[in-house]
Parts: sequence; structure tokens; C-alpha cells
Amino acid sequence: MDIEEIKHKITKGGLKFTHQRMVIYEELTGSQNHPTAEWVYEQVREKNPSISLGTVYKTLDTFVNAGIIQKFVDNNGVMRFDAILEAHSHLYDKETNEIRDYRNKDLESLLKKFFDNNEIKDFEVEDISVVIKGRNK
Amino acid sequence: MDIEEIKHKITKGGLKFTHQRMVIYEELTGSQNHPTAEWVYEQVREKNPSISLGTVYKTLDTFVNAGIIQKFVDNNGVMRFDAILEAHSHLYDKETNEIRDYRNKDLESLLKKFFDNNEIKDFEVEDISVVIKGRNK
DNA sequence: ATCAGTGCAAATGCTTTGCATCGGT
DNA sequence: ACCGATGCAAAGCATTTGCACTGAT
Repeated sequence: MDIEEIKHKITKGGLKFTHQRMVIYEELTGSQNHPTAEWVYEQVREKNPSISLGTVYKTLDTFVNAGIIQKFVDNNGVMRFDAILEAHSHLYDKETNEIRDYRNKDLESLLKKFFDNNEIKDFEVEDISVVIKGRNK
Repeated sequence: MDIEEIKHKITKGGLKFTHQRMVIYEELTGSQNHPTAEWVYEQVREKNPSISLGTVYKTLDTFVNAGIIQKFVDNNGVMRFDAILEAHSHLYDKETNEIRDYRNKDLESLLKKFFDNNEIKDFEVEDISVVIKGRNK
């Protein structure tokens, strides 16, 4: 993804385009992990050593509120960020705490169909994901 | 659940039976919520005012390790505890942070069948649950 | 020039740890 | 009597907040 593309992603939500936001967003799309704020901070510091951890937190939060990225909480209660917006499920390794994406069109349509046909009383569904716990082998 | 039953639950895992463990376990089975450690602490203090928050945390952890209860993390990174051991899904209200159980045999067998038929490369599945985010209405 | 964004440090909230004392077996 | 369980306070860690300064528009 080039600079103009990133700039557009950020500014179309009405946000100012800053160097910090640029490098943070770049880092998020570049990684296949599900990085923590701390990890993003470490990476981004290599390109911009004066950035502060507080700014990383605020920026990630801003991106989440603007709908540019997603966040979720891992099994240890730590926030994870993800530039992939489409619904997808996660594999949690109980030993290493590694989190991998699991994407399967069949599963997604299966779930979509299920919840379309089974309305939940008093609840409006916005987002469905599957949490799969186990271990890498 | 009477005292003897609770005592058996606790001691069969090799744990000592103490007053604190008794009241904590009682509180967990009595509530239909998904209590936080803090909430359990408040409740239990009514029956045993000298109990400490640290003991509540340690006891809950002990129960989890003994397989007597389950724990998971809510969307704010706070630990939630649950005396129900069978797999079940949760409804997260984005506004109030309330968590409700969602149990549906059809969904459970659908998921079980799916993962029986779709082995995941390099990953051994132990536990599947669905996270449903949205809002109460 | 304005006002949102940033950096820094202090504060917060939940959870864990260390250690002396207590109590179940 | 032994050794795990408890109470208390301090420490730990991820995250948030307050505020003066900076920089994008």
C-alpha cells in the first residue's frame, strides 16, 4: 500500500493526516500478527524514535472509532489490533498465546444463515465471530 | 446445591475445603451473571466480611486450574467467571457491557459437525465458542 | 490562526505477588 | 505438626488521562 492510499484511508474519515498516523497504519497493514499496542510502539519507534506510547494508544483508539481498524481482547486481557475489517475467526494457542486468523467462507455463510434464521429475542446482532481455543501442532 | 455437594466438588480435585472456598463457589453457582472478581468479592463479604480481595482472586484461579469453573475475558479486558462448564456462546451488549448466555443445540451441533469435517492444518481444536456482539433491544 | 494531535508523566484499574499468620488435614 | 490457604499491602502491567506544546489545515 502506498502513501497516497494510506493518506486516503485516514483522511476520508475526517482525520488529520500526520506522520505518526501514517507509520502506525503502515505497521498494522504490514504485519500478519495481531499486534499489541506495545508491539506497534516498538516497530514504529524505529521509523520515528520520538513517538510516544500514549500517542500509539490514542491513535489506535482513533482508528477503531473511525472504523479503519478493529480491536479485540486476547485471553490475557490485552488489546489486539487488526487492519482486516471483514469478519473472521481466530485460533488461540493456549500454550504460546499466539493468535492466528481462521477464514473459511463455508463457516461464515453457515453462521450468517443460522443467525438470519434464528433471531435472538431482545438482541440485535451486529457482529459474529468464532473463538477457537486449542494448540498448534 | 447443599454444603456436602459443594464440599465434594471442591475436595475431589485435592483442594482443602475452607469457608472462603465454600462461599465463593456458592456465589458462583447462585448467580446467573458472569461475575467479575470484584463482584464476587462484594457478595462474599456479606457472608464473610474478613475475606480479602486477594483471596478471591487466588481462589477463583485455583478453581479454574482445578477445572471446577471457567474463566474468560470480556471486551474491556476484565476477567469473568462462570460455573457452567459446557461450551456455550455469549451475547455482548456493546453499550451496557452486559453478557448473556446464548445456548442453542442446533448451533452447537452445527459447529461441531463443521469442525469435525474441516480439520484445521497444524491446529488441534479443544474448545469452540461464538462471540456475538450487538445490543439489547 | 485555529484546533486537533502529540509527548510526557502521572494516575487508574485490574490482577498478581510476597510474606507473615492461620487453620484443615 | 505440617503445609497449603488466607489477609494484607505493595508491586506490576496495560491502559487512560491531563495538560502544555506542536503542527496540519
